[in-house]
Amino acid sequence: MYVRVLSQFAGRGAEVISSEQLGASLRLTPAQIRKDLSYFGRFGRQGRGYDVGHLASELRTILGLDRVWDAALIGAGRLGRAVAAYPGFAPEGIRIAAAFDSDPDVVDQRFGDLTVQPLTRLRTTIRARGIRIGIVTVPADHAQAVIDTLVNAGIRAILNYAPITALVPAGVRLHTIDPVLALQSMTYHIDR
Amino acid sequence: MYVRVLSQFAGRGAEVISSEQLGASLRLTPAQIRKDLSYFGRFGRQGRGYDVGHLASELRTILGLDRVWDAALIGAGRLGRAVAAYPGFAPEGIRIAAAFDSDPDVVDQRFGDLTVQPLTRLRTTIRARGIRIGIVTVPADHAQAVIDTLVNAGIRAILNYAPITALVPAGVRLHTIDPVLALQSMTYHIDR
DNA sequence: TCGACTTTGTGATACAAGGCACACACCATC
DNA sequence: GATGGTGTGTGCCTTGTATCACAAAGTCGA
Repeated sequence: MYVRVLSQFAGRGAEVISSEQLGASLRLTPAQIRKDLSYFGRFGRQGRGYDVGHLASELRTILGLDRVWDAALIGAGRLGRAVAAYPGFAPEGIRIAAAFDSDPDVVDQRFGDLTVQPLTRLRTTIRARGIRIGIVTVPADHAQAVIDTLVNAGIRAILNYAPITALVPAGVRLHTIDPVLALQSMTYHIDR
Repeated sequence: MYVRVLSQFAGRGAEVISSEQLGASLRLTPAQIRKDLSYFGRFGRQGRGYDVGHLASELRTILGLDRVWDAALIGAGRLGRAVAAYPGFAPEGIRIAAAFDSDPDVVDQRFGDLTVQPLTRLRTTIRARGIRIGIVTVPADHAQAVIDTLVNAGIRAILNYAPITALVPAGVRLHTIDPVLALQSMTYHIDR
């Protein structure tokens, strides 16, 4: 979020930004901004603020956004194709480097500039290419099994689109995208 | 999440569930489970546990999951169509009741069983139909303006797919789905 | 009917994170 | 070169939340 806001300010020609301005853009207090940044270093100049370009570049390095990350996509159905077609990944350094599906009818089909591989090839491909990110777009009833397979193959971070409370061992990161859950937890706060 | 897990257990024929079992399924401590539930009432029986069916039904009522919620979708492009085609909303009581786009070429096109309306009709339609949920699938550079329009029209909860840190006034709920941000915050924890 | 066992609901405790406030550093201007 | 103004970095305090631990309530088999 910091990097994103800094890019916006840079685009508008700003050279310096204060914790107050950053806070306003991120809905955080200035104190929170300064504390967050101070965990990683001393980037500001007192009486002036933070250099927009320098801070953005430092944060990119710290967060590992200065390289390309390969990801494996599992589930080449409707959702998988929609996710793969999303044009927002590539510019941010995320490359879908392999696609898998369990359905023999889908295997070997073209998938963007990839070919869908059978799930049996998952482990070998991931190991060989050093892939550490998995994107899960299979139906809910297969998701936990696929996630277990990914963990077993050495995947370290999983983006899960299946509407389940998936379980992963410590050391593996998991983020579940669940629009229904998001809407349902918001509706509770709307008075009926 | 609770309702989802309870449905799973009910499907397997369980009639009673303990805070320990619930905790194992949700990766929460048993104490957390009991405290969460105790905020809304006393649903358990000591020495036995919680009645699966009864608890699920109580939670559904409390959370407002026992009715259908109408939502307006703004942005009828590629992403908007993918979201609208997602088959997971309807079974959970979320109905996309109107679709809008600013592009005159897209307006009046069929959109599932809806017709795309111009953005100028947003306020009137939302007011007339009492819609309080908005789903934003427009490009990042228009998202904040669309969100402002929604808020102004009386929308109370917004599901935003645009990769921005959107700002909404207090009292309006906002949830941003941002796969890139999710992946980037996970990659930080992967040692390079 | 009894008694060992199970599991809840909740007061007390521990912990993590956010915000406040100020010393200190730096800038700009005269 | 001094001086007023601005904004950072950080110690300390407050707040919110998770966990612990146990009395009370209820279960179930003999």
